[in-house]
Amino acid sequence: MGIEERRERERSARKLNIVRAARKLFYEKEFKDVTVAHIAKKAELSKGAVYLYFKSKEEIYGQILLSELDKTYNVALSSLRNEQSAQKMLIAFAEIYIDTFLKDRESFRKIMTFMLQTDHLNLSENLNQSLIKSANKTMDIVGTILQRGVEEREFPPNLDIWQSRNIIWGMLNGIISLYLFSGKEVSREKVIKSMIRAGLNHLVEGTKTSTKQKKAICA
Amino acid sequence: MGIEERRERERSARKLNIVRAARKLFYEKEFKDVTVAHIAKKAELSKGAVYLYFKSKEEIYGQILLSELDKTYNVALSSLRNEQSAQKMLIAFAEIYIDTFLKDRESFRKIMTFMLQTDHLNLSENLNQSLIKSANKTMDIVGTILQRGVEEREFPPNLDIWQSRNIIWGMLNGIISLYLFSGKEVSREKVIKSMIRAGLNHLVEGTKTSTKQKKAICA
DNA sequence: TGAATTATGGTCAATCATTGACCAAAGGTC
DNA sequence: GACCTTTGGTCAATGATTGACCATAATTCA
Repeated sequence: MGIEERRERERSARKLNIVRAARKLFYEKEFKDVTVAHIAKKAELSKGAVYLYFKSKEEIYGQILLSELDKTYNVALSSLRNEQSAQKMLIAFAEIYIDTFLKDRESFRKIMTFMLQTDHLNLSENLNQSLIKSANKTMDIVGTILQRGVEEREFPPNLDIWQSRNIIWGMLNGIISLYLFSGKEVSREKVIKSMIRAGLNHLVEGTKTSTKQKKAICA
Repeated sequence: MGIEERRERERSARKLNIVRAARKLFYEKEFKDVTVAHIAKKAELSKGAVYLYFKSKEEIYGQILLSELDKTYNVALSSLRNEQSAQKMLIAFAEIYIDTFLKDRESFRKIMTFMLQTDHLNLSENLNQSLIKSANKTMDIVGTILQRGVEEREFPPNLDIWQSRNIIWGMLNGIISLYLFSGKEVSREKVIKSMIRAGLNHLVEGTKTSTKQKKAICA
């Protein structure tokens, strides 16, 4: 049924158009300073039409965050494609992840702000769950790399993958938070990447030394 | 008013979509074998929607012819841009005109068929007039070139421009009709162009010789 | 500090746009 | 010539959208 398909395409296009318009405004101003009337105007629709596609202002915002998170995940996935050591993969992942936010600092700000106040946004349970799930997907890439390291006997078999993943994740986002919005722009990339590279190397060496020390004690 | 502008753009886009769908079908089949239901289906609209934008099936067809004629005119206009002799301009015009239809033979067929039965199509007076006018515009390029030839003293000052224009126009279309749909495709372009070039040269020389003979008789 | 005013998220009756069943007429078949 | 099929064109019903309106929150002012 071409007519029904065309209508569906039009609905999708209209929804995407609203999201694009809203995204621009949310990136220019704070959430509370953006009005639904303004979003509607930019999308060349009425307010009623915006509410046809979205339950609330928060739903629009959440949808934007969701697509940011999904995009970040899809980009970071490429770090799994090269056959190389787990340590090198971790560094490759981190660099791709950092690049994503160097290109779009506002995206990082929004995502991190959301993480800090998931209970404040008044999103539907469904959307909230999707956001958490999407964020976790990217985090899980780190876990996948660590698991490979253990399987290739590069990391100790008793490595606590869940804990290590979270430590790496925290360090990554913590360092990016420290330097993404401050310091000299010309050296920002270098500072962040070298610091994270050093931190990852230290962490990896630490897991190996821990195993050697345990073996030494047993001898 | 963004909303009204968006609605206008959507109406234009929908109309263009109908014309595109119809054009494909009219180029595959005869006018009478194409149904409005089929056009609607190809455009992914209902029949009622098609009649929202067009008064009748003939109106759609006429609109398509109009855009073909306008396109032909715009392409042919470029022959007026080069500063050269009127004779060379005529040949340049002819070659551009021929190329248009070598690329799209069906366009030529449709336009010529229309010329042969303007009274059969049952178009609105308005659309009919637009079609005639558009066809005449292209023809008038020939007249413009001839006028320049007279002004540059390349052609005799007493040249009947209207008559000469029609002679050239008739010869052009007559020769194209003869060879566009028959003969070997590989030599088609060469045959048509060389024949028209020869015909134009003969006609031009004929206008010059006519003036010389008149002068000789007066002496 | 409370009243008045303004701004805005969200709603819904009115309006606009589209659909496809229906009809009349033309063409085809037996 | 009666009957059937096809199709151009129509329009009541339905889907999509609009923007005035309302309730509530935030802001301003005396």
